Amino acid sequence: MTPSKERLPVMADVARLAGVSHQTVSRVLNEHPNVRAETRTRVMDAIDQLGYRRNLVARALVTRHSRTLGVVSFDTTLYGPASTVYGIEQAARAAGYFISIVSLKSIDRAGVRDALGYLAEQAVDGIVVVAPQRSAARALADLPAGIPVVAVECGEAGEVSTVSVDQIEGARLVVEHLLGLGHETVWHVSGPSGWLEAEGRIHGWRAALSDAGRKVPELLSGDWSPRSGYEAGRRLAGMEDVTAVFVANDQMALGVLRAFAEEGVRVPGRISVAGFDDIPESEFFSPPLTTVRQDFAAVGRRSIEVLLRQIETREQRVREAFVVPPELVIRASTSPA
Amino acid sequence: MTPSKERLPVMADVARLAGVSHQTVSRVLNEHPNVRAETRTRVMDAIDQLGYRRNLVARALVTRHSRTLGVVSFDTTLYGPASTVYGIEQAARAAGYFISIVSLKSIDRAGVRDALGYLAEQAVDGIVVVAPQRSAARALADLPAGIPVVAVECGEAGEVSTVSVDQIEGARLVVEHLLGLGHETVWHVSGPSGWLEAEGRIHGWRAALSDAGRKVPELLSGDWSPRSGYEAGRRLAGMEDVTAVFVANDQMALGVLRAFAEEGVRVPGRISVAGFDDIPESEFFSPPLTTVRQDFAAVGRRSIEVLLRQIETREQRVREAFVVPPELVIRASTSPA
DNA sequence: GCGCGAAATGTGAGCGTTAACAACACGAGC
DNA sequence: GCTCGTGTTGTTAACGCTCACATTTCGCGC
Repeated sequence: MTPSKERLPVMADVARLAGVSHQTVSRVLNEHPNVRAETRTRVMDAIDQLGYRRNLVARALVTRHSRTLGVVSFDTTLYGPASTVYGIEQAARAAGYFISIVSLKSIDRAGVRDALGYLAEQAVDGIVVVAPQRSAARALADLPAGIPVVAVECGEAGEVSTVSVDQIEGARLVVEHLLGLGHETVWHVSGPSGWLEAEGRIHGWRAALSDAGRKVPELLSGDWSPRSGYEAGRRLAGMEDVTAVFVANDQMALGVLRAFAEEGVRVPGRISVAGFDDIPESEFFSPPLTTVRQDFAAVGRRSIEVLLRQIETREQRVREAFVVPPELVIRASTSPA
Repeated sequence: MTPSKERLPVMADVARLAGVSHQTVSRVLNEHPNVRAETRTRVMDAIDQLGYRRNLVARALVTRHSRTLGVVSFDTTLYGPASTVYGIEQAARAAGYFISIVSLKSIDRAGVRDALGYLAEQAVDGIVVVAPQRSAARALADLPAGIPVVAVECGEAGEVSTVSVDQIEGARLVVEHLLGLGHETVWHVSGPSGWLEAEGRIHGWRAALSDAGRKVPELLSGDWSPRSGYEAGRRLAGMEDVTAVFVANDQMALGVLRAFAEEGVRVPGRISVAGFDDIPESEFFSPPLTTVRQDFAAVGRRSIEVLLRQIETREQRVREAFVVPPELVIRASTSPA
């Protein structure tokens, strides 16, 4: 269409072709009401003819809004972060915002600070930090000035608004389900220390057991990976009195199931197993896994909602704390004691 | 540090405080060699003192480079796309570029065109399209002018450079492995039609069987989901002469395994099963899954490499086609006939 | 026909940065 | 002393857009 050698057409080119001023072109593009219908179509025709696209960079410079939000995340290969980021992206785009992503390999204070710094230079209108680690939460201490921030899955993150799934409640649901089935107590394979989600689930597990007056067994812990679940499973298989295990995520639960299968431990016959996350695979594990579903789309929507409110009202650093409720999904891996 | 009420400091503020011109500040920031050491430190001090951050929007306007790359992707919740995007993001950041993501719910021509349009307005320096569907590949016909594009997993995508994993070769590896174990032929549960990866794998499967002079059994097909694999598995379990199945991805393979378990079909005793993708879970399926590993990080690196070369040489629309080799991972789900 | 308010359009400035060029200081070489 | 080149710094003009305001056009009542 346009000869690709020359520079791209700008508003002035459109204006010239349509026989109007650049300002009128701007008005057409921004759907300003006071433009004659005939003028509008003339401008639109010129735009089509030239293949003109407006330059949002120039616009951002003058309006001081880039309509871009920054997202800082950690390993978006994992199901949880990936789903959360996806939810955020969908919600942002629905609201007319772009997403600029920085995903960190490891979450240390310096990494988060740098990421926030980059995004600040990019002049994003706001930032969502998805960083479920304690170290990241701490890194939110030194925020770039003047940019609204919302933290997702960040627990008690200092001075910023937060949105998160109620981990404690999720864990409690699982434990109560298992106790309700008549199990004496429930063992737990937790996530790695330093992760707020891991800690929340441990906390909920402990609380639910204590509330029911049951003894709290020794804690096993993994690193979210199936392998670490497998290792925990080997240990649990060797123990006499284990009848129910709550595993902190579905991937580790898979490892536990694998270990039990190898050791000839029937699930749920001898040991009931429950997970957390409800990844798409869980329903087809052997046996299908009882687990806790987190509504990542809702988390994404809420974060954007909170962030946009902060941006639009220009009230920075309002501390809101949204909690999204989890949901227990009961399948075949849990049964009466 | 900075009073958050007033507007953020700009270069001129730094210049005034340091007693130099704004241009000198710019030179310091851009590491221009001809600046006296003492001047440099004075400027740096002023920058620290004011908490100044440069505004990349203004810079992009004048340099006409935003150092931002656009990524168009489809459902980044799936392991494949998520890993690819992650690889792209890492590679881009290592090269000093930002990533602006648009992830589409469904890939139709209009969706892709709009996404490309948005990114063009954003003035990204280049675009990576991760869109393994035929419809998306076709949508690449109407590209915005003047922006280098590279297509990932897009098969024969018209006029743009492509980077992809060799699906045909991957399928061939699996089939040859199974034939090598003495199986008479290999059944296939494919991905949904319209997906280039699905088609590549079907093609490789057919070719490998034909080359070996074996009969090509009826094709079963699914939609990548564990459930569709489960349904295919039910059908396969009822057939007499099936001894080996190549499933087009690991998630569906999980469904197949589940169906076989329910039907009492021993794996690999009666039927050998192989997948594709090597998701982190596969190693812990029951039994651990033989599958094909795709090096997504390499795909990401290569795409960025190709794209940056196009950007830097300003040669648009050079057709390079990079193919990343897949790797067979043999586990316990396949055994001699 | 005239005046007036509202609608439609145009004009100029400025957003914060870099590029291009001008200007200046300084020491070497004649 | 003067020229010249080199290194360092300053000045001015873009980049492509929107904002605030100025100006023109139009419809309508008297």
